[in-house]
Amino acid sequence: MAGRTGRALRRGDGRVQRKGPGRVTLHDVAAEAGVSKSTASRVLDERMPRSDSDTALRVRQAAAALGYVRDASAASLRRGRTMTVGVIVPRLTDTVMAMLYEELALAASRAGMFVVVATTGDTPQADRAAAERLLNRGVDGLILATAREGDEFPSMLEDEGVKFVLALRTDGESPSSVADDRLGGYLATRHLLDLGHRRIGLIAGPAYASSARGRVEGYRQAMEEADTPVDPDWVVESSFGIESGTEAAGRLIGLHPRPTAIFAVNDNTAIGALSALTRSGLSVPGDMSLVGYNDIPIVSHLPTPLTTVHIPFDRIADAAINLLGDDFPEEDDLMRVAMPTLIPRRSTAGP
Amino acid sequence: MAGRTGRALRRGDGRVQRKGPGRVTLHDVAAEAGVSKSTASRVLDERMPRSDSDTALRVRQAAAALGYVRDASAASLRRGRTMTVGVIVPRLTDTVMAMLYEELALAASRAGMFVVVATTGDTPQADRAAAERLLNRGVDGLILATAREGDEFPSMLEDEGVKFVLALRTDGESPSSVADDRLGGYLATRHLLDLGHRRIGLIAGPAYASSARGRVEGYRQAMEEADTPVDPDWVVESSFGIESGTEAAGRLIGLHPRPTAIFAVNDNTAIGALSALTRSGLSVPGDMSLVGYNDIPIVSHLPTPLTTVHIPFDRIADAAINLLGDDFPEEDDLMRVAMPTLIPRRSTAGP
DNA sequence: AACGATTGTGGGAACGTTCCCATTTCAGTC
DNA sequence: GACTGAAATGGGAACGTTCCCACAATCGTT
Repeated sequence: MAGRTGRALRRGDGRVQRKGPGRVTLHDVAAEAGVSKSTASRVLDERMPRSDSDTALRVRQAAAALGYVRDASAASLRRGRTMTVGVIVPRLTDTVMAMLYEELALAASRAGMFVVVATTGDTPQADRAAAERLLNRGVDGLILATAREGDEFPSMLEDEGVKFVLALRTDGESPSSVADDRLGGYLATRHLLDLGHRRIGLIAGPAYASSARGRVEGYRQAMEEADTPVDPDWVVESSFGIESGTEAAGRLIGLHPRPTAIFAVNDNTAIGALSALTRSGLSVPGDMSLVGYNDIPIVSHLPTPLTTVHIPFDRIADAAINLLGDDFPEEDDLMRVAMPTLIPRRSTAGP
Repeated sequence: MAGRTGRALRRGDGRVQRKGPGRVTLHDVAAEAGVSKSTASRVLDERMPRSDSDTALRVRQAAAALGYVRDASAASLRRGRTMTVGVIVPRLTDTVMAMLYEELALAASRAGMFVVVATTGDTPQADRAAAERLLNRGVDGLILATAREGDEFPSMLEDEGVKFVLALRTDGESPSSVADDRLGGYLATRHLLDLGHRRIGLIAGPAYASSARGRVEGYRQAMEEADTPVDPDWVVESSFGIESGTEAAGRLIGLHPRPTAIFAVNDNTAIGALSALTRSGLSVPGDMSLVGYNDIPIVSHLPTPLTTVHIPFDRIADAAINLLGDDFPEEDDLMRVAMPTLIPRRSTAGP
């Protein structure tokens, strides 16, 4: 049997064609190992417990010798699943989303899966089109970081029988992997309160995102605990973008009396706020303390490193992938919540 | 024939199964339209010129009515190509790479393709593993933004018969889509010279990247044209990271006489430099002018908006996709070069 | 009217895998 | 050594497409 050293067309340098007629197929491996393709297929099936029988060894060795790699399309066609997960995020140029995506890629890889991403530009209905593209491409499930309050898209997916998990933002019903935004908001606000601040402005983010709403709740809770009534003017709605932070901070700066600290819904708006403050001639933390959220890499390298709330994106990613893989989740266990941590830096001090 | 309205198991609400036994297949469409599956396949083949014949119309209508979507795995298996392109970037949390990727996704979509991304963390040999993963996944070609001077990986790919294009960075030999870094470096430096600066520091980036080297050349060319000898101390090597910019700027600040302006190889290092400057109590542009490179969104929103060089990532992405799709490129036309533009903002002024 | 050239059609064999099912092999027991 | 049940094996039919080929229909030309 050893005489028939693979009919695969090996190139002069010993390398093997990846595509086309010379491709090494399971059939070649089986022939080389002297077994049927059924057996070869079974041995090479990564989902089975790994056997160390004589045949298994021979097959694996033959596969390695010939440089066999399974044809993903053929396997997917037969299996009915692609082992691929689609990820939908507003935009990758938002570092938070890039971080989430990189961790999702890692987590998926650990679970023997693969992720592909599509962006929506945060346009309200664009997630439909993105999901469509991904689904047509054959993904087994979806991870959405684009959930909006009151949006019926998740239930539409549910109806269509599409497996999906919400990440970072939740609708309170669908399977979700999020961070404890309420706690994060609480920690940030509590930190400012502990430093002695009482007039604390809030750049609140958009109401459509549960993440933003949670942080606002945490803020209110901390303020209430400290018996500090919240002046409605202190809470300014915004988007997640830098400019929006600048604008919101401008609003807060104009108040009389002016707040002595600002908690921004994310690092982007905090950076925007920083611009507004600097342009108004206010120093951080001298004239105004500032807390961000997410701990994106840049904020620790700013002239004044930013106090912020760190989010364990790796945990969130792991949980999201697991939730997606879980075929029969417990009805009461489809919400995974990761814990945020406050990272004090130079942008906060006493008033 | 019209009586046989699809054996596809339609759900009560009129929706159609995406997977499993109830799936609408080409066979169903053919039956519904009263033609053979060969004909249906031809009509629905997006690569053919679109016909408006009677049958074509009937087939398309049947497909729409049944909610048919082609099974990507089956098509890929038979066609031998997946219409998918793999993109390899150092990291997506680098906004430059995120921008490139988003534009690549757009350009690919325009060409009827799909992109998937893998990251290397800029680890020297990690691109091998990333390429392997992508290739095993069945991508038709690769776009690499990780090229390193003197690396033999491109020629290895060439040997293996893998189609690929380098983006942003080139090795001078392989098909590449880049921006004119020399020109960009020239424009930035010339801008500073025109403002009256003579002692111009350079945060040079890593020598392994052609992009960085090109910008350095542009710098030297501009300086030479202005009859301004370059003090070797003015040129500080760095990485592309923020911290590295801080460190390099620290070096430049310590010089006697101190440069009056700094040109940083990218916006990240410019932001790092900004930190160093601010911490040293130097104002921008009062005490020191600063120019970045790439025009990532954040730099226009900094307290002092950064003068930078804008790169048309959309053009670069288009060219990369086209280059990859071009099966028989002219030997002398495998290098596409996009033009950068200087964007003057507040971070530069006379010395 | 006859001819070749062009266009459109359907049958059926691939593509490379997985998985059902029938068969063989093997270890263990009486 | 015959008998059982479990475990391992191979044959072959899928999976849903595309594409080759043979044939039919249509066209324009002489």
